[in-house]
Amino acid sequence: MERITPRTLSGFMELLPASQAQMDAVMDVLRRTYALYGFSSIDTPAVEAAEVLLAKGGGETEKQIYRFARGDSDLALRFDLTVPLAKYVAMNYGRLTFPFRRYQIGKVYRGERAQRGRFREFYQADIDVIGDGKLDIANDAEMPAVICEVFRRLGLERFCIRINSRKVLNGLFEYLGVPDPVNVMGAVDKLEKIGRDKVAALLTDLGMAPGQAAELLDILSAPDPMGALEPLAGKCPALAEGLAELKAVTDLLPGLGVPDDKWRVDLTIARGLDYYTGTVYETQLLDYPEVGSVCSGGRYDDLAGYYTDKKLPGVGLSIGVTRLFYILQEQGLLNEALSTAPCDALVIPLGDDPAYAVRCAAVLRAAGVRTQVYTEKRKVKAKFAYADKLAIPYAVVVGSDEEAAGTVGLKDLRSGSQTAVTADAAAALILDSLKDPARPVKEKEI
RNA sequence: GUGGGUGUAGCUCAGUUGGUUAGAGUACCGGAUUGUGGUUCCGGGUGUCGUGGGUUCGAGUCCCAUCUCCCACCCCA
Repeated sequence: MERITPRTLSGFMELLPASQAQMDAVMDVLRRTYALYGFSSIDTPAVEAAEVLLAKGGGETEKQIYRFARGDSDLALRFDLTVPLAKYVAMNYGRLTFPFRRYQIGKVYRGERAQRGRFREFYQADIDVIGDGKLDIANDAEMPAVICEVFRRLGLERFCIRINSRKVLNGLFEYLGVPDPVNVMGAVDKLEKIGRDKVAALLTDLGMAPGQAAELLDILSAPDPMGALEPLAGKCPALAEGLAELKAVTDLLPGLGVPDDKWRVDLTIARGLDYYTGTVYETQLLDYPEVGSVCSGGRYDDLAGYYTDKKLPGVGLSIGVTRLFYILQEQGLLNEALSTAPCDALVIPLGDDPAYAVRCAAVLRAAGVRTQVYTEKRKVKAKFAYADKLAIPYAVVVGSDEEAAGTVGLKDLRSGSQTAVTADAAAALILDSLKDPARPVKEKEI
C-alpha cells in the first residue's frame, strides 16, 4: 500500500498538547473577561450560503473567501465573525434584547498567502454591541477598555490601541475639497509604512495639488491631532460632528481604566473594511509591528442593511487570537510558570497489577486532583520517564508494601523527596501545594 | 493574485572543483540499573538527500520540470 505523507496545510496552525494548553488558557482569559463586561456568548456556523457572506459583494472578501459547491448549494467558509453576526441579528431581531452585546470566539478562513503570523485559518475573538436604531457613543469607548483589560490579564504591556474616526477623516477631506476621498484614505493609511514623501506622491497622483497634500499631511501627522483639527471644526459641520464623537470617546477612556500610554489618537489609520463609518481601532504590539494588527475594529452605522430594513448600528473589536498567540509563543512571552502538564499526579504501580493503583487514583480524583494511572506493563524507569516528559509534578508510587500498609508513596518529582501517607493525605498535600484545587488560570501567570 | 528564495535524520544543520559505505549536535530506542525518573556512562542511524526526468563511467552536488515551505508586495487579525 502506498503511504500518504501526513501534512498540515500551510497557514493552518496545529499545536502540540503543551502549547494547546497554553492556547486554551489564553482563550479562558478572553471568555472570562468578555463575560465580565456583560457580553453573551454565541456561535454561528463556519459554513454559510455564499450569498449571505458575500452580500456586500466585490472587494478583497470575494478574492479571499473559500467558496465551494455541494450539489446545488453555493457555500463559503466565514472569513470573519462580523458578517455572520449581521445575519444572526437580522434573523433574530425579534428575539434579541437591544443593545445586544455578544462575544464570539471562532475560526475564520481566508484564502490568502500564508506568512509569519499570517494564517489562512485563525481564531478571532470578537465583541460587538448592536443598537436598535441608535447606539450611544459611550460604547465606542468601552470597546478598547475591554481589550485593554484582556491584554493586561495576558501580561501584555507593550501595545497601543490607536483610535481614529472616519467621520473626522471624511469631514477633513470635505473641508479640504479632496477629490477622491476613498483612495486618499487608503493612501493616508500607508503613511507609517512607506513614509510621508511617498504618500505625498500618491496623493498628487490622486489629483491633489502639492500644497493641498502637504496641508493634509501636516494635520494628520500633528503631535496633537485633535488640537490641530479644533480650529477647522467651526468651518465644517461634518468635521465638527466627527471631532465631537472622537472627543467623547477619548474623554471616557480614563474613567474606564485605560491608561494613557495604552491608546492614542492617530488620524492616519483608516482600516480597509468598508463598512466602518465612525470610530476605528487598530492595535499593534509595539515590539512586533511587522507582524501587523492583533486587534482592530470600529463603528458601523448599518450592520445588517443587506439583510433587513431595520437600522442596526454597532461597534466592535476583534482580536486575532491565533496571530497574538503565535507572537507570544515565538517570543517566549507565555509564562513558563503556567502548567501545561495534563495532570497533577501520576499513579505508578511498581508491579503489574493495577488494582490498588486505580483505587488510589479514584481517591485522588474524588478530592479534585487531576490524576492518571500508568497502566502499561513496562519497567519502573519507563513509568517515571513518562511523568518527566509530561512535566507531571507528583508521582504516587504504589507497590505491594504500600498496599499492605494502606499507604502510597507520594513523590515530589521536582525535589525527589518521597513520603509514605494515605491516599487521602496525599491528595490534601498535592492540593495544598497547588494552592487552588480547580487550577483556574491565573491571569498574570500566562 | 505578482515577484524572489528554500528543500539532506523527528528537529537544527554540515557535506570540498561531481568520486567509492551521506555526517554532527539534539531528539529517540536499548543497556549499565528486575521497588524509583531527571544527571552520567555504553551501544544503536532511525535517510527513496522534496518528487520526476536529464547530463555523466559516476549526481546530495550540474541542467529542466514540478511540488513544498519561507520572504516581499497586495491585503489583513
